[in-house]
Amino acid sequence: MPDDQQPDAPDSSRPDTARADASATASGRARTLPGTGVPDKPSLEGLEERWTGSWAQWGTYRFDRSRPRAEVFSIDTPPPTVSGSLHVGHVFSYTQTDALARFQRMRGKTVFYPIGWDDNGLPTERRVQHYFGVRCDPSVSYDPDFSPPPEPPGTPLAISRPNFVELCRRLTAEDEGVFEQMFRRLGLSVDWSTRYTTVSAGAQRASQRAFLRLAARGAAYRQEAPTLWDVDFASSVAQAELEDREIAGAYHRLRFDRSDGGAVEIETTRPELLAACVALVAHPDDERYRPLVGTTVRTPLFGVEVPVHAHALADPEKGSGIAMVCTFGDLTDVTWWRELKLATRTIVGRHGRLEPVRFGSPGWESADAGRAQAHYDQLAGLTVRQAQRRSVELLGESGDLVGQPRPVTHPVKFYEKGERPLEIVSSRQWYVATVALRDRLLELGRELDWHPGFMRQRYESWVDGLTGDWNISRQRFFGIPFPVWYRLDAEGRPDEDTPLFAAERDLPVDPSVDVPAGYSADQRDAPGGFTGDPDVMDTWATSSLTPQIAGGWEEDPDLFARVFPMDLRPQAHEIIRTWLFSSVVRSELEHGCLPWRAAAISGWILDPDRKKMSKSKGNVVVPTALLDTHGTDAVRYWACSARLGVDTIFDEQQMKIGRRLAIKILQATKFAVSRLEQDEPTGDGAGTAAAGDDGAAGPADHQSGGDQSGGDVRHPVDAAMLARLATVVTEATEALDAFEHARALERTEQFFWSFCDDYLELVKGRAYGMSTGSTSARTALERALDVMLRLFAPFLPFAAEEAWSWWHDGSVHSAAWPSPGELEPTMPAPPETLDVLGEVLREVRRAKTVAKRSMRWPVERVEVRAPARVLELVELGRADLADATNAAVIELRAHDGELGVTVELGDG
RNA sequence: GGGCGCUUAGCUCAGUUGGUCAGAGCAGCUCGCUUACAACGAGCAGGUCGUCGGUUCGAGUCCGGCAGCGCCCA
Repeated sequence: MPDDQQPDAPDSSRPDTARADASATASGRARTLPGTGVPDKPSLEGLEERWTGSWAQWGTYRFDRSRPRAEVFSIDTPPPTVSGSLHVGHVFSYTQTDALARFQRMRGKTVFYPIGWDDNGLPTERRVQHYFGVRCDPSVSYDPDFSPPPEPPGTPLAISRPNFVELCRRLTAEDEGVFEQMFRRLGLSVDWSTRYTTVSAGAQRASQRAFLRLAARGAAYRQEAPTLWDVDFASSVAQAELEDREIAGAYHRLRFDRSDGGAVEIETTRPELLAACVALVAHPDDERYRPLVGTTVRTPLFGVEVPVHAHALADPEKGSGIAMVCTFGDLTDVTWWRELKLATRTIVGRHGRLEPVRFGSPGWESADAGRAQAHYDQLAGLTVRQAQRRSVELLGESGDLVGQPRPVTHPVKFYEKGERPLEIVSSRQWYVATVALRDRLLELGRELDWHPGFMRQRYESWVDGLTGDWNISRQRFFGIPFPVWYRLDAEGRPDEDTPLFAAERDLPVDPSVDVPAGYSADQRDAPGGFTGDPDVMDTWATSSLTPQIAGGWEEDPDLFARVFPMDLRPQAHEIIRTWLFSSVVRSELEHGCLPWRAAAISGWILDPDRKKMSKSKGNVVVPTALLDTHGTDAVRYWACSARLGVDTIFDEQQMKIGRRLAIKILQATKFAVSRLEQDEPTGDGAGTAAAGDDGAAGPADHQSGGDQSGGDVRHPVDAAMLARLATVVTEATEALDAFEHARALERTEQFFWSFCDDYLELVKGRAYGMSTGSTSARTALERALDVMLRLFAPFLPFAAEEAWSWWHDGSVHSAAWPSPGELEPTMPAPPETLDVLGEVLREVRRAKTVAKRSMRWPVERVEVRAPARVLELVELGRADLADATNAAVIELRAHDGELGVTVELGDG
């Protein structure tokens, strides 16, 4: 976002925590081997600082907006909720995405990889309240000189909405700094010059513009309706924000009088809502109650006449089989109320207390209004809980409570961030039409390329289960306001039905500050004047537009055309019903298409008890300590080892393995590159044994891919190794194309270890020497490492970059992704050669280990028995084998059967 | 209640279209300072692939039932 743009400078302010090596040069580089760029003692310490700085300086990850759409890979990065806890789950999923981004970049795409911060919404408000000890009171007027108390006071300080929003912005700015530092340290290759926040002016314009367009088409509308309501937050919440929790309650059996003089008993867990009862319902097939349907009964305590209806949703098995419908006890009540066109008698207010009502007035008719009022007056003003207790007492006294309450545990709807069961109140909210889109949304869900594929089920079951349109209004303070005002009539009553909308060119607007066209500021809240819409948008109403916000929708059409629809939406699975779903809705409504081609759904990090890590559970692992202990590459290795969509148990052991791998990469490269130097033209005649060996295998720039295929590889063992590596390149490429980063890493790693354990040991002797075979070995080593570093680069960017820098200019992350073509052998060499040689090598090692000898211990004689076809392969590496095992004689004996090896150790 | 996923060595996990697929790493045990690597390396041992049944010449691999765990939805 232009308005958030910041200079992208290398972070030089951070103290260098790298080892204080007395020999370190001014640039922070350690002492190197003579005549080479290879450090004497390669180390992971300090790599993060060094390379993070260089990448920023070089602009390695900058998006090139001059490239056409076909050469762009665009990512709809999840903006983390900055006021939430920063934990190892972030590291996990963001690293997986980064690996894909780096792969695409190396494949030649320019990667649009923006970063955003979600500072909208309740989490921020809540954190500000706790952090500063304040609460927002819209009736307080703005204090320009306000500063928060140094210590949070015991009772929260009421402050104005603008002051509150200022504090929100101040705190989120701090939080964003913490996230940015961590993400940079993690080596995320995001383009730090394209960052946005969900409360920025750009995001506000996008949200308000999108809203205005929906409203103009009627796809967004305002309606008075029963609304899920959190009494503590005093705000409505959406279906997507619900969760069921099992809580303890009790069935209360209540007696209703029938008009024929008899009685009917119902069971309810919410006797406090009796005054809000508007009907009874039984299942149409339920013989017990069929005679009652169509008649009326009279409520206990209040003597209100209510009808008895039949409805399929009534469960004959539940309680007495006939239910009391209240406005509103739960979502089923809403359904009954709507479908059976029942009366409305709401009693629960927005703060969760029973509101006063007047029995005998219209809508509250009673057979005995005085008695009803006397009862109700004992409930009015009480909380729902208190009212329940009192109601039970009253029902007991009147004799309408049958038996004792029967304890049950039942699922109750909660706001996912809330602490008390939701109430349903009638209120006026803005809605986005989603239900009418259901079929199209399902179609889009099938169009999207899901990784893993089964995650689509979550989307489908959510879309299938939509019960109503999407409520996007929230009665909160820190969020994006609706660009809407209402006219006030002569009595000061708002005209809710014909809102005044802002013009797109004026966005963003804040209706509590800005004035609608044709009005002046002094008409605010005055009769005949106007009033601003007091609500803000649901956080998802903004987050659902991240592709549009980051892509410069309507503000930078050139950019937008190059990045939208995006290539990838990475995200976690629990927000499929919110973020993914709402993004699809918005894109469909605005653009008529999916917002991205593919979705990569990451799993969760579980603690050792297989519980999801979350702040509330107190089992969160903070990533900074992990990065300190193991290093970034090690932590990234752990993250990249897990497949998409798979919940993974947090395991620090994996990081140790990753660290070992990173060190090994440095060590192996050090060996290869320092051998390489022997081929440098030094004028000592070293190259005489290798005619035409003029050092062409020296520093080479692979920006345009390998162009030196097989130049000096003339030894079959070397050629076989490169042939095997070519298949690894193919596999890794296919895996990454299919978003299978873990497989790509695993294949590469597996090859690398066998390369180190077997190949390196086999050719070590040759690599040290000065012969044609030596040049071949050194060339093959160089070429293999050159390819492997590029294969590792997406996963272990720091170690790969460090090792790469020893004999390349430029970043490995700008280098071309390897292709099997650049490893095309110049001579035929069966790839199985290495497997066979490795097998023999292991047999000799085993013999030495069993004899408790060192690996250098001399061997008198090795006898290899195998079919002739296999022996041919052994023959290819016979000299290397002798060298690596320190064997005097290697005999090959043809033999039909398994490979057999006999080892006779020397005397030492 | 409907759906999805998982169940492979003590632990964490690989095992693409059924045919050396019974694997890796860690932990354990035994060795070894070898000029890339001792914050390392080499080697050993470890599982009737949850369970029952089916398809097949052949099943961790496909199908069905069951059990346990986790999640999504109602």
